[in-house]
Amino acid sequence: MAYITGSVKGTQDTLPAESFKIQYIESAMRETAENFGYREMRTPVFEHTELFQRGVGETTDVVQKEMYTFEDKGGRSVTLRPEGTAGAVRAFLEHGLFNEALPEKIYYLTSCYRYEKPQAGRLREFHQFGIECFGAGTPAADAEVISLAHEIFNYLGIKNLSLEINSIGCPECRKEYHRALKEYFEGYKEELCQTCNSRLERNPMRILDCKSPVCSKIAEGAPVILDYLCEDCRAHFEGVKKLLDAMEIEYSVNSRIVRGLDYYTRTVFEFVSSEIGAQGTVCGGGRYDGLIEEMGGSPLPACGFALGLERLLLLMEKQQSEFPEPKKCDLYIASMGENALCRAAALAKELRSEGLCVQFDTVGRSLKAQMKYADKIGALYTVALGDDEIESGNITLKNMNSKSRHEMSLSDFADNFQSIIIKDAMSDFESLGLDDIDLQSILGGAE
RNA sequence: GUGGGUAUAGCUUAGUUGGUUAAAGCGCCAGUUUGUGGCACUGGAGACCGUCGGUUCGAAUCCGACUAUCCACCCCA
Repeated sequence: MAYITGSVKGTQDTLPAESFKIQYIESAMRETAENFGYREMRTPVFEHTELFQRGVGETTDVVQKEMYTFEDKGGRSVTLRPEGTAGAVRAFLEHGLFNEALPEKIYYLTSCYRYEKPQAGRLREFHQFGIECFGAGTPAADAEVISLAHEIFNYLGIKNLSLEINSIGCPECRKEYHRALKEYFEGYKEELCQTCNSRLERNPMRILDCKSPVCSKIAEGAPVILDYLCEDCRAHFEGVKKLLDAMEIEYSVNSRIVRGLDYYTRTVFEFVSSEIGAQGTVCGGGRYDGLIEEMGGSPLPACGFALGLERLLLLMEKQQSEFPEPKKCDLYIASMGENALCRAAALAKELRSEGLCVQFDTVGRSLKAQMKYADKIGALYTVALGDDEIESGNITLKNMNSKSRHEMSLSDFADNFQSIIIKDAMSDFESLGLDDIDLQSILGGAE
């Protein structure tokens, strides 16, 4: 490691050999979201710090200890976004999108930043795909949002993901519940772990989520939020479940699901995997009916989710999912000599304009080395170009997989490469023993 | 922020109770008679053994600190 520095802690490079996987995941998300009528929104990586303080919630861990906050040269306090919703809401309000036909359905695919200690499935720079549905307050919106996530996992062929849902009610019924919870846990104050004791004051609902065997045992007997929901919240939750049933989306109600961001109301849900370590929540979301008003807009219901790309990729690799092979080199032109190189460059230019991937030597290697390179990059076809070919006007096209070679004139080749490879793919030259096939007839037949 | 594991070429690792020029496989580059890849063979480049300090005649090896990384807690996607 004599290099001046490595990457920053908690960051990751996506190398060329791997990038096609994440591209595939992203395209699955874009395509699915667009089928649901969502459109992309892009917002800046950094925002005024107070946006997140207000939006995410002053008391949350994310805001209190995980934000990348700094002062810019103009003395503004800015923060790298720790999540996507706050910025989306800001842009929604700032550009008056509430005046457009509602619901406004947007998605984003962006990097997020949290100063945390890295571990499996957790990075300081990570990427989220998220959707927000602004202006829809019925259970149908919650169910649609959930089914969109469900559809993405389906598209990607992901197995063993469990959907867990809960309702944490509106601020009204939650108040009642908090009181009951506190009362219950006060009775076990001596036995609860240290962190849970501190949670007792700050956010008693978090105790339900504690992994310590003692606490979780105690939590088993705790009051359940669902018993405290007001009439409206209860009806809403029932509505969501009914719709999920109708769409045949499997779920389990888990009254311990509590989300760590302050803005959630009513429906909350997570898609959880047990295959990628402790950070098993691949996707989390819910309803946040109070957020838009909190940020200064008129009251407007909304819901959405965020999905962690790195966690999803981790899971897919664990499950040995198939990723479509990235496009390989269609043709490699091996050249010898200056004249041939010029000819190769011109030919490559011409064929590339037809949408083909064409490469030639740019490091001055021997013919043999060029062939070796063509093999390594997985070129489908190669053609050698030297003084002989230029003089005679004839070249030999080689299929790298079948090893079959076909002679033809350079001009026919340049004009018809696409049809030649289509023809070649359709009829198996090898098995037909047609190594000396008359290419002119193929060219004619391919027109 | 708190624990625990790990740190040797681009990658995966070996390195005997401390003992000279730190080893292998893969990968990379080049050759094996001059213009055709995969196989085989030959050769080559590439490591201040994470960093700094200590013990010692002598440290990749023992000790300490730091850093990085992995895993877990907290919390979240």
